[in-house]
Amino acid sequence: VSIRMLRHYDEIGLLQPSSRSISGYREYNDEDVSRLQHIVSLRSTGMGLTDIAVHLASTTESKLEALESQANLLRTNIEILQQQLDSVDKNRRATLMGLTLTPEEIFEVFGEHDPTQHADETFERWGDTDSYKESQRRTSNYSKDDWASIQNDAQRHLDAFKDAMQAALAPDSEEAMAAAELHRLHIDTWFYPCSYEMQMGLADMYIADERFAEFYNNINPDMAQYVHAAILANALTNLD
Amino acid sequence: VSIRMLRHYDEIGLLQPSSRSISGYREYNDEDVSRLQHIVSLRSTGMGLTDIAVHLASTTESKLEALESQANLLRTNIEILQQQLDSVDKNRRATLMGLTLTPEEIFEVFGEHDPTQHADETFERWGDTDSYKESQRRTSNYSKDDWASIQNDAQRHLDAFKDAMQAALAPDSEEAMAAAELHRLHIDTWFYPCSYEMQMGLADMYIADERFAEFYNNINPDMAQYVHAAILANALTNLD
DNA sequence: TTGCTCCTCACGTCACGTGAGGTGGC
DNA sequence: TTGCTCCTCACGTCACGTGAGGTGGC
Repeated sequence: VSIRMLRHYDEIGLLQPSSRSISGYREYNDEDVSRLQHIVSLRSTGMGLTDIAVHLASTTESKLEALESQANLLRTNIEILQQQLDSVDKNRRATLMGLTLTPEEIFEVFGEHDPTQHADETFERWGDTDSYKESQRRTSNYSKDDWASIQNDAQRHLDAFKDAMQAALAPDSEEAMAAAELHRLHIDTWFYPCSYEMQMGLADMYIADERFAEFYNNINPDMAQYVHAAILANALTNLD
Repeated sequence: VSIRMLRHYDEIGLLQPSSRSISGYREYNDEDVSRLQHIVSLRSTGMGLTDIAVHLASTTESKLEALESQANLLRTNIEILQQQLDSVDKNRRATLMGLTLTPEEIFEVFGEHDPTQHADETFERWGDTDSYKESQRRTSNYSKDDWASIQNDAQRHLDAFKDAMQAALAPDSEEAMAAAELHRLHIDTWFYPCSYEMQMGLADMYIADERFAEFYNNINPDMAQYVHAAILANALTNLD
């Protein structure tokens, strides 16, 4: 709020100070100041000065109503900025993951299950590892169709685990171990080289990290534990 | 983002489309668009176009860094708007309560214990009552000094209750009942006519509403119950 | 008395807005 | 062929910025 703005608003009659000192200085009282605040907040939305004048003249608001509409204006602006921030943040996390899809495409492919959600944390924990870098290198070239294939492929080992569980087969049954092998090949094919040792590390994380555990347990009760056991059984058999 | 803006940015060399169609149409690719987004978000902070050009030229940011600084910019703007909203909201609640103090003066007098905090709820619950209207009528004329006196006066009955409790006196002791009478006169003097019936209603609220209970219990353990009992004892004695 | 802050013109500037007249793909 | 959307000048406008020259309280 430069002094030139005040003079300009005075000139065009938008905000004329309620009084002048003997020496001609502009004197603004509380009412003037609150009108100015209203003007400034309307200006920040991009409204022109003439429109503001019309608005302030037409709407015979009480002080309380004026404050309420000001608050609503600010809330709307905050919401708009928040949406912009969400979009930029999603874009940022996608970039961090080496994804070349736009936020819209990500939504199109993954729906609500946004894979960029924990990208910051993933980068913090694994950013320095070769697996992470290799994964980023590969995924940066994947198209929308590739990601759809990946999701289809993932569904195969998830279904296999689920079928084995529902058939009441042990985690070290042939079927469960086959599902574990599908899981390993899925990672190995699409993201980074996945040895049996590496896969056992993942299995540990699936039960240690609540979010992974929840993901599996939402498919089938106790599935996280089952997947963990099946992966270990399969890995130990193959490491012999 | 009007078409004229794009032409203007092209003219001054801030954002020149990476290619033109045969017929001379401006064609913007993804990179151009993200540069435009960056420009728009910098513009919304009030930065001039030449400054933006300098910024974009000097800072040899990667795509990720650009997105990060954009996100930070948005976060800062949201915070500024949030502070403005807080200020307007406080002002609004103060107006609702009939307070003529500015947010700064409110802070000066009451410190962290902001009396406007639950003004919306209070208005919802009591806005139609005569007591509320009378209280609003009176408080709208109170100055900073008046409010300081009110706080001093409140301290008197709070101390009286606390002293009675710490002397292990019963809620129906002469001292506790005197404190209850001070409480009643405090309300009656500063806010609205407070009969014994009215005061018993308040006493009920002090134990029913957790925030009031907590307020008293933070002064002395179980003080809410004690104040409740003392007010009832005093009221029933005086109503005979 | 000496800065310092306000004042009033008044021209300059920045970021576009707005026609005026013309051209190319559906 | 008929709109429709782009194009290029180019002048207009809006919201101030920026001196130029002057005045009044500490």
